Amino acid sequence: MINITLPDGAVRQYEKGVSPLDVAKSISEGLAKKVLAANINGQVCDASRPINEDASLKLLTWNDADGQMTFWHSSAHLMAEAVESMFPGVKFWVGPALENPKGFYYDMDLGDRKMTEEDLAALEKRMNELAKKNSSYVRKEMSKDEAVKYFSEKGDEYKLDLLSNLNDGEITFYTQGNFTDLCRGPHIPNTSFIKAIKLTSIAGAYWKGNENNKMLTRVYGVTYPTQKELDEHLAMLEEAKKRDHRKLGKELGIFTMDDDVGPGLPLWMPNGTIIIEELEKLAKETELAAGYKRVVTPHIAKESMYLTSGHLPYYADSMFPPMEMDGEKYYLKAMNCPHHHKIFDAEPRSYKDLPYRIAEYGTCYRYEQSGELFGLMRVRCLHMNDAHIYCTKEQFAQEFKAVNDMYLKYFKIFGVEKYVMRLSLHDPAKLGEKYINEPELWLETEELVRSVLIETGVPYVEVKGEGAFYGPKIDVQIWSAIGREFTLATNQVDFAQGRRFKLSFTNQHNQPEVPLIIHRAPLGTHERFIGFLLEHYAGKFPLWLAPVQVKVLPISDKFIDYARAVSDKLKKADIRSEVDDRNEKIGKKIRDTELMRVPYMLVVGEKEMNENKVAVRRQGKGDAGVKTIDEFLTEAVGEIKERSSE
RNA sequence: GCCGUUGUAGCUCAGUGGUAGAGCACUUCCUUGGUAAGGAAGAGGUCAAGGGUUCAAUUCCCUUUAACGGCUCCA
Repeated sequence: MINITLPDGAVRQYEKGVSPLDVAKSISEGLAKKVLAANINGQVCDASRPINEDASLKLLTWNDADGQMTFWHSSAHLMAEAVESMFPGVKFWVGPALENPKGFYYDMDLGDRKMTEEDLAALEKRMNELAKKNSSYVRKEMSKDEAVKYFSEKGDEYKLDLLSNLNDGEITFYTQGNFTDLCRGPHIPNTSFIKAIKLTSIAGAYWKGNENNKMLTRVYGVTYPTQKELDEHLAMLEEAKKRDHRKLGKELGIFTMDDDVGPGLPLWMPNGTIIIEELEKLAKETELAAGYKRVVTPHIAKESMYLTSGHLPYYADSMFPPMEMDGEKYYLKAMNCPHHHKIFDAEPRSYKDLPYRIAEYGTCYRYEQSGELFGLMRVRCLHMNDAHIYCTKEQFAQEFKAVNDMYLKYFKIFGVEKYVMRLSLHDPAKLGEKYINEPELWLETEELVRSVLIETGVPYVEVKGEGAFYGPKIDVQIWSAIGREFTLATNQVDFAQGRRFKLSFTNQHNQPEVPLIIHRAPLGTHERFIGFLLEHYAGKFPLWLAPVQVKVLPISDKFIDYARAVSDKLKKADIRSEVDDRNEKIGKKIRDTELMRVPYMLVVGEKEMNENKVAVRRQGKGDAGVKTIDEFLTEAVGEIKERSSE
């Protein structure tokens, strides 16, 4: 007999070789019907896997993330079976489950054949038929020789490639119905669990994610144990589309794109410009308080500067091509750093001048590949909340920490709760290629940054091969309300450019010394940050950011003059106010103003005019009662000043 | 850049081998209405651009371009 410990701490005794499914049955038949997989001693396995010694066991159902992942991975195999029946001879690469977006995909090589969107419907139908066959997922171990022989005969170079990284004892096959695949598992007991299927899209994907490799066909899908859950999932995706910053940006008059201007070059409309200006105001206040000085630099510079900085060899492809003038090549700047370094270098510096912090909302141009452009999130003209801090090694930790604190302050203002700081390190294998060839300096600065992160106690992860070419960086990963993850901001250490630009300050011993440089951009770029805010707030900007803060809605023409008087009074207090003087009924005016996400509506008619009052309505919350103009004004001014998020 | 899809009025979208339609928005008129759509009339389109097939192309074919879903890349 062996002891099985369940998550609640209960210990039950079973015969050796008992499976998690047996354990479930011994608890209740109902539970057994829901078990998708099991977690044995921390390892996710098939529910049919025999347990031969004392173990802790958690039965995994649809309510467990691991249960869902197993379900989706098994769905990928089901899809592969359907694909193989419709495209005989297809070769498969890998088919993992996905957490975000939910579901799974399978990469495959269809040879000369092509799969189209129409095939997806047929595939879904086939999958449904196959699922109903109630085929078990059967695990089989195989020796490496045997497996290599099997796939050599099949001529499957993809599976042979996978096998080359595996050893005897690690090789298992899974079969369900007519489909067999090399797979680590685990899988759900059988296909009948899969009741609702949606193949969402078809796309190309480079083999092993390398653009020099062949492009495989990738099919994405998602499955659920019930149709209801699938429908809910699809409805949620529809909801997410409504929050898409591209849709909201158009509806709210934030930005526009134009074919004649060019791809990736957003035009900021008046409403978007107000948000830009409010953000800059916030940045300027914050940076002034933190001891930064502001500078302004040109949008172009000569080639020689980018040779000095070392950017050209690394960046040339993502810079707009140079323009020639008087025998000189000029580039549009893709980053502000070199210009700022020149400002540092313009005057002799003493250690007494450090840290020297200069900031600018710098306009940069990057020739992003056409396929990478994405709304405001990836553009070719961007306005960066940039600053550079020149400091001594001794000052570094404190400066770096101060920058981190600034991030946290901003997150609080904007209500960003989900974020991770990603410590991006160099990849020793790519020194001299993607990274400046200074192995010791890399390790030294990486350790400096790591220790600051540990000291501040912010959540962070380390990732190799994501550093800037001149030093390690912290990328701030955030998630928009619709689950889109992206790098919002970056905070980088630079040990290379100081020397390249021959920057120096005179230290206490009257010796020249090269400063360390911190690059930072807590608010990222206007483009990406406003794109994020649109989705984050679903267009319902807090009062201080709202393009139109107050709309005064006269009940009829007779009250337009009063409405204008109210609006003028608000404007004098720097409140962005407008009057809806259209010949429309109040219901229509309210509806339109609600849809434009104007935070406050002031309804004025006979009663209000006679009493010098306004009937306040808060966007999304309805009637907020009648107030005197001054009462409302005081409250609104306070809310704006606080940058309150409500 | 690569794979795939799409491009019709300001917006959302129908439609057709014989030079186009709806709803909303817009303009004018009627209406002066109290918390999410009052009524009528009108105006608005080189059907993304270029080329080809055809008596005839917005429709079929090719190229280009842009957007979208991914891959790669990135703030």
